[in-house]
Amino acid sequence: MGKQDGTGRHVTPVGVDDSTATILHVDMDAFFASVELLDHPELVGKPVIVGHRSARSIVTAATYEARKFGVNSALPMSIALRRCPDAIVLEPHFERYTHFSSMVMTIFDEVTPIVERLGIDEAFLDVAGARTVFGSPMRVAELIRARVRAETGLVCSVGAASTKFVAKLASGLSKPDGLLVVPADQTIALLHPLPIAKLWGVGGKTEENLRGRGLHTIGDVARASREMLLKAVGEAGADRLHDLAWGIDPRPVHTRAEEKSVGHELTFETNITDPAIIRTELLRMSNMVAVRLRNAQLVGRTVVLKLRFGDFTTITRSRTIAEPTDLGRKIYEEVSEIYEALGRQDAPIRLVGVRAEQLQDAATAQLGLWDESEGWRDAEDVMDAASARFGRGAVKPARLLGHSAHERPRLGQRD
DNA sequence: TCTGGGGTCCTAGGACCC
DNA sequence: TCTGGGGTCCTAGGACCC
Repeated sequence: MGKQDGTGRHVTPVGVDDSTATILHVDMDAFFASVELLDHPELVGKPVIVGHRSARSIVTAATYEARKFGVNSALPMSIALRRCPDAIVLEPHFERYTHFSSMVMTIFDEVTPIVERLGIDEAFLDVAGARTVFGSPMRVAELIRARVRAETGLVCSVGAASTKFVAKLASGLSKPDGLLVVPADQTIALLHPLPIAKLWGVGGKTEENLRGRGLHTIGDVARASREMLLKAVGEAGADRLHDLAWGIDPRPVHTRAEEKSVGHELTFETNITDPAIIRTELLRMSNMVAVRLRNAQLVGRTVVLKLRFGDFTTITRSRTIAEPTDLGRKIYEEVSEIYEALGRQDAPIRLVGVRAEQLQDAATAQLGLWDESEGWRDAEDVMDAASARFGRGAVKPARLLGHSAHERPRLGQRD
């Protein structure tokens, strides 16, 4: 386990047994800000903030020099500039970040086929099978760090452990530019003294809640009664927190998660009271959602309208439709009807959003092969649907249904 | 100090069915 | 003729994560 070095971060002592630490968590350091510095080398070593300079914007990323002033991601820009008036503010360039993200993800893919992306700048890697080719987990981690630095000019930190949660924790503790290996038998000793906020899923509200019940460290959570945790965070949360506090995290590294919803939202520069502007924005977003659905060959069955009013209260209203859709016109029809039915056209609106949920594979939904409640339809129904669409006799059952169960469209594989 | 935009997961209540 | 229990679906809101 880690000892602290001169800067307070944890480092891996030489000779640690890394044989059980086969899950790596790789996290780019100050990713967006670091990419910007590649394009502005003269700013290296200065407090740099990435984000828009507008009134309601927030900090997207900050260099470590800016973080010394208490400037972190998601901080309102107005506060950030008050805390660090000399900060240099750069506009974000998401295409650049996507480009560098692909480069580092490719490096990961070349080390192991079992890579789980988490957003744009993080990934879990299962490197148990990489041993014979690349060596022990620590060797693999060092290789990745060297390659990322050499091929992109960016710096990352790596945590290695026997579970995802501890690996992610370890990468965070080792930042910046660090590597921390946590052998399975040292997990509890690392975990229990740490504050509860380090537990995955404990944010500001839950932290307050647990502290109010006298729980301050992960060890406190580990020793807490189930009844107390149940009251504090509900059934699912109680089990999860208790397990995590004992280093138990059975989630495997899985390569690809299916998208469950797609949406867009926009915060206006100033609150809007003109319903015509709201409708225009709803139409634009409906189309954006529809384009993404079509590109992914998905259709949505539930349409959600989101509004945030001037006082920051936020509501969502949803409607499930009979025919799943990928059409902007249809999505707009639904959200605008919901909007009109609300009867709050006079209220100042800060944010509008449109989302499609209950996504299904477009091809199967179109033929009606799959039904959420019925499951896969039988052959007769399938033939009826196919005949209606392609003409009688045009489609043979064997071709329509695919070759075997595992080749069925992906919705059938959900569990 | 005043809160982005992309998401996921969980809870809880009511409708409805058996 | 007064009411059980399980299961699923739908909706709304909230917490959390990157």
